[in-house]
Amino acid sequence: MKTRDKIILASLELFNERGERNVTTNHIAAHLAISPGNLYYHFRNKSDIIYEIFLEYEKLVDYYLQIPDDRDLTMEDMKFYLESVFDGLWSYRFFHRDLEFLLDSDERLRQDYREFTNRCLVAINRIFVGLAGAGIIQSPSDELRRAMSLNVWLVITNWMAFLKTAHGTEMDSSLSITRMKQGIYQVLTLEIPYLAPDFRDQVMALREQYRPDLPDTHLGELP
Amino acid sequence: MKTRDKIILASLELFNERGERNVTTNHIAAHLAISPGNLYYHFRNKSDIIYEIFLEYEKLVDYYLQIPDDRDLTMEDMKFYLESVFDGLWSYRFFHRDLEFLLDSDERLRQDYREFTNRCLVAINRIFVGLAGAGIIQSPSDELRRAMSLNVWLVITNWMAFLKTAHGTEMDSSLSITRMKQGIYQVLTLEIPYLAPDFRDQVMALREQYRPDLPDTHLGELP
DNA sequence: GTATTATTAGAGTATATACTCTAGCAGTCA
DNA sequence: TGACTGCTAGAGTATATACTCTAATAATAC
Repeated sequence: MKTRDKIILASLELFNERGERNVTTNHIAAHLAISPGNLYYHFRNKSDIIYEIFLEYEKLVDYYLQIPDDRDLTMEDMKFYLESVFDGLWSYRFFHRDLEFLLDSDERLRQDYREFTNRCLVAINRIFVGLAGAGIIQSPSDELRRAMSLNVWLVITNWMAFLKTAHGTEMDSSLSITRMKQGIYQVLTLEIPYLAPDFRDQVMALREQYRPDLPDTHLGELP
Repeated sequence: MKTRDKIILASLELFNERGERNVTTNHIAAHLAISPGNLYYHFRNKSDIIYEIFLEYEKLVDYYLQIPDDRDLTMEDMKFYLESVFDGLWSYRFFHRDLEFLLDSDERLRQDYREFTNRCLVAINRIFVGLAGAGIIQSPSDELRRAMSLNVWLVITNWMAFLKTAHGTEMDSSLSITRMKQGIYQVLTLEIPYLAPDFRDQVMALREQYRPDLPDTHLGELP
């Protein structure tokens, strides 16, 4: 593998593991057993590495979020989109953690990320349109669909942070791809009231697959 | 005002303005025209300052989120809770920005924040119970109510980050308390399907007050 | 083989950052 | 007045971090 690619890969690994803020270029070089000079031969600076990683992330999500407009969507489609999105978020989980700082430090990334967000929102909207077309959900008004899509986006992009902050120090157990996918449970919760009667049971069954297994440590003492 | 309080206040200001990561203890001291030594006389380290700020934040939110259990809730209550929560988020907006790092750096804060989150989730749950009791929303199952409350929390705590990242470089215009409160629009969107017919119009009218004024730059090209 | 280019090592640097240390000052209390 | 305590200044430090520079080595072209 080319050194350049190794740098990107190692950086992603370290960033995900320890957070971008805690990973220096020297760490990355040391981890790969190469010299700092070598690293800086391939990348002008740390931001450039991050930007390259973002491009990969973007490509991945854009690839998975191609919504067909020549046909309606199926339950399988919906499941695929949800799984893919959470897979992507998992693989590049460092990214949303320090998002604001990253965007502040790199104007190019800021622009690209903004457009990326918009494309994602459009895709979510299209998914709702496709699901409505298939009779899986009732067709909401344009305005409601937009607000709903935005809520889906907010839930998805905040799920990771919630897991990391709301659960105990037992980081190991709480941070797994399985835990991550329980975000799907939350997203499907948003859809419940809009489900068409014919599909309600199916969607609820799908949702059930992602129900958190834990004895819900939080919310112990409810009224 | 005591120096100690001045330090807390100035820190909060600077943190909100530039982000915790971009504000050093030396900056804070310089901003107050005091010496670093003076600052460190009052606080052992930077984390201690942040922790003190958190305690204030916590106190504020806990104060506003006291949910009466001897009566049902009114529309005014709901509006009050929403406004208060977003006010709090605005006043301490630096906090959620670097949350994960802050919790990683301070075990005490990690613990406290986890309990804080749980209290907030319990409060949101109680609000839903109160609203259902008043006949404003239909009473959902325990399980659904919990999942809904969590979604409300996710939307609320991610709204700021969304504003900051999804909008253009025109930070000034996009980041205002007004903008912030448009998050209420998103939260009320979550409630729509559960509204009791008698209150539907009222809640929708309230929601309308927070509708984003802008020509929705994002989501321009929808199907 | 030789010239040229791409890659790498590794020492080094400028700056920043969190924090320390000593000494002086100011208010208070006897 | 004098001692004591709390507060403050400001120089200073150890460490980290992003990044540079030069020289050497490997790969490739001719």
